[in-house]
Amino acid sequence: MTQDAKHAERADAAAADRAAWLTAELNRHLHAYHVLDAPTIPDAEYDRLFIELQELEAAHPDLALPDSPTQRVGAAPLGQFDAVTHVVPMLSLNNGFSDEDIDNFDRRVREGLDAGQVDYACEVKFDGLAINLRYENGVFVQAATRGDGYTGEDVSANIRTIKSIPLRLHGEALPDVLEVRGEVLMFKADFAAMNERQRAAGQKEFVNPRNAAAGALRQLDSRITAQRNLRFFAYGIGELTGAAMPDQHSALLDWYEQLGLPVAKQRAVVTGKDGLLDFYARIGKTRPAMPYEIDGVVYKVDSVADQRALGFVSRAPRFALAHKFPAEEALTTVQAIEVQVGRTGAITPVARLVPVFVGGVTVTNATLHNEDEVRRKDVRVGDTVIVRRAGDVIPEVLAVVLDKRPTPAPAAYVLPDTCPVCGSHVVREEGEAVARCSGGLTCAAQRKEAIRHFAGRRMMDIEGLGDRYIDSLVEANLVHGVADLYRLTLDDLLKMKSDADERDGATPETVRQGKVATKWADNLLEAIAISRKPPLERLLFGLGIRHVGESTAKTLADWLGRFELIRRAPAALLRVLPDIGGTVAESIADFFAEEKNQQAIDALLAAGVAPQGEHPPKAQLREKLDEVQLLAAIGIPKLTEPRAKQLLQAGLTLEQMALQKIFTVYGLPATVAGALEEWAASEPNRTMLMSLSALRAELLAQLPEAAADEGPMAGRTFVLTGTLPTLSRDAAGAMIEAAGGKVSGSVSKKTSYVVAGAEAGSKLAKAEALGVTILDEAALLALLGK
DNA sequence: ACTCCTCGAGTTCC
DNA sequence: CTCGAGGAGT
Repeated sequence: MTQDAKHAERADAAAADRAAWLTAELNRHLHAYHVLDAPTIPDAEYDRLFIELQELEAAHPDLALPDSPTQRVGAAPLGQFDAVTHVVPMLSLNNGFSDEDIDNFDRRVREGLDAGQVDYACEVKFDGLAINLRYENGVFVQAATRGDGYTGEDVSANIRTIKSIPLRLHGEALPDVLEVRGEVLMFKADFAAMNERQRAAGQKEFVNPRNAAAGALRQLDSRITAQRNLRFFAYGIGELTGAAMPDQHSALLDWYEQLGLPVAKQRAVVTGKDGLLDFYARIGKTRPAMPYEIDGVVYKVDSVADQRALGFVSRAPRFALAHKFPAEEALTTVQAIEVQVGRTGAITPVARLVPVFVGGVTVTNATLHNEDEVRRKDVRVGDTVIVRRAGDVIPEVLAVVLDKRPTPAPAAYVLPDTCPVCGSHVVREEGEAVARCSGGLTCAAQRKEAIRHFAGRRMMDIEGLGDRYIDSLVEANLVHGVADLYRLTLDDLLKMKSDADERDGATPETVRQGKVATKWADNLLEAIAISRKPPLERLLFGLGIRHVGESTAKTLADWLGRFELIRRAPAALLRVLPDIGGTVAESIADFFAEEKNQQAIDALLAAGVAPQGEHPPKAQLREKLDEVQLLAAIGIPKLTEPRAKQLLQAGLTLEQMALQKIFTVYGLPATVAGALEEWAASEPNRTMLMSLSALRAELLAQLPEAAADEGPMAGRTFVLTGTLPTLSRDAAGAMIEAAGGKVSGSVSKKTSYVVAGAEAGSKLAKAEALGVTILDEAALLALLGK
């Protein structure tokens, strides 16, 4: 090595040392300033060191450390945010409002743990945005929004600009992976200052700190985020590997502080219900003086082992509760009460209000839900009402201020008895809360809603087909039903758009820009063309069958596999599928039996709409096709399952039943036989029975042969009981079936395993009595090799 | 028969 | 987000 090279190497080594020292030093000051609130050096000195580091890194780009504070100034804009799947889902909390709610929470916790008194970790509930920070070996690698709890967006570049978030955790022996959960928010003072700047620059002001923080976090250009002064507080944990989980939640927060993470100071460990209420009262008093907005406090069972024991109900933990402050209320006046017509014809009264600022937004409309609700609250046009944002989102009319009712008093509100859109009668079924327009698809409002539903993101996902265009297409008589969408031409769309623009008083520019309109129409046609190949369940959901949402549509698609079969299935067959009972089954069968719907579906298929992912019926359908079950599922009066069994064992088949008129010979009591004869006297009933029998045979022929013999769990039977900590019943069942195992409802000698969660009942006791192996969720996952 | 839970439907504002 | 209704478990 030459002298020069040696010299250069020494210089590089010195530069590297200096960069490392500067990084550590600057991070120390950042932490002292932003987390501990105790500045250690003057700002000017900080800036000097910062610039030195910046210059050093500019000269030697390879020296930049992953936790260098120069990473925080923001990076060039992103095209979009990447999706991030949360390893541990980010769940929401149950809410409590009254002392009674808190009492119930504490009682349930004590009952669940079989304990006399429970210690709780209490903290404030920030009004911000939940974020997951991922650290690998102590280095910040990724930040993601909550999203729907299972999948969020990667906002790492924006989060990096938050100075109170350490890019490297403090201390030794750091976990391999640590996911810190917490809240990103904006201080009230920073919000006010920012709006001041926005105003001065003639730009849009934000309505509240939460929206401002959300806006800053969603910036594709993180250099803008860097100017917004966001803050972060840690309060929870996601994935953790390579380190032990602390025994208490309070200890976790202490650990976070040692790691250099910001944790809110207002926290305490209290005992029992009285401790919770004390904490709530104390925080309520200091709330106005806090630098940030909070909307309540959060209680968590302090012991982590107890938290695990309590587990989860659906999407919320049983061991935690958010105790919300009362929602802000405001007074305003009812200008009018109008009604809306929904997709199912539901007539919903809506109060048009004099705009009022409440709970951080301006409210102009509030739903009155239904006739009974209006009557109960006695809301009348001209009334002064108290409004609030229920659950912080949906405006609600709390009550009428009767003292302020004008004189003479306006008339009590009466729901119209004809549909305001189509004039059909409004009917209200016995025992139902909603009134409905009887016009069905002849009602323009329902047609529009049906099309809007069909085109929606979770159904056929036709991008660019918004409300405005649906209105225009229906009003221009171009589209009467969903099938018409597939017959639209470029000319149709262009004509419709120019009419619509004219009607809406569009500016001359838009009218002149024929090219823009053509592009829009091309895109829409393209989107419609793409939607010709929807997954089967999406098509089913999109049809808008009453009681068939995302989940039921999936059940139908999974079990029966082919659209043709689903269309023809009688209610009795649908009824044997999981989560489908009499009402839902009838609703589906009635929909497909309706002449108009038949035509609409045929038109869709003729237009080239072809459901994707069709497959043979699910193998497990074989058991469901048991004749006894099917016969009982028809719901013939007095024909219970044992009686059905009796009939079939006596040698009667479904086909014979359709022809048979005398049932006394099968040894049934006279009343049952009589009811049967009466039922079988009806021609439609017999026809239904014939088609049920035929379809059953067809399905059996299509079933895959003995698929259950495959997979590691083949031949083993599982029973699920209680609530598992993270998996839903269905998810666990699906995993077992995917591995070739069978899930059954009741425990017997033949049961291989019982999977028990929290609050397991008699099944667990029976399993213990029979000596069946009992698994918890972790053991199940281990067994399945997950 | 009763209770708990999930799903569907409707709604507001940015 | 909330409500009601349907479904399933006890």
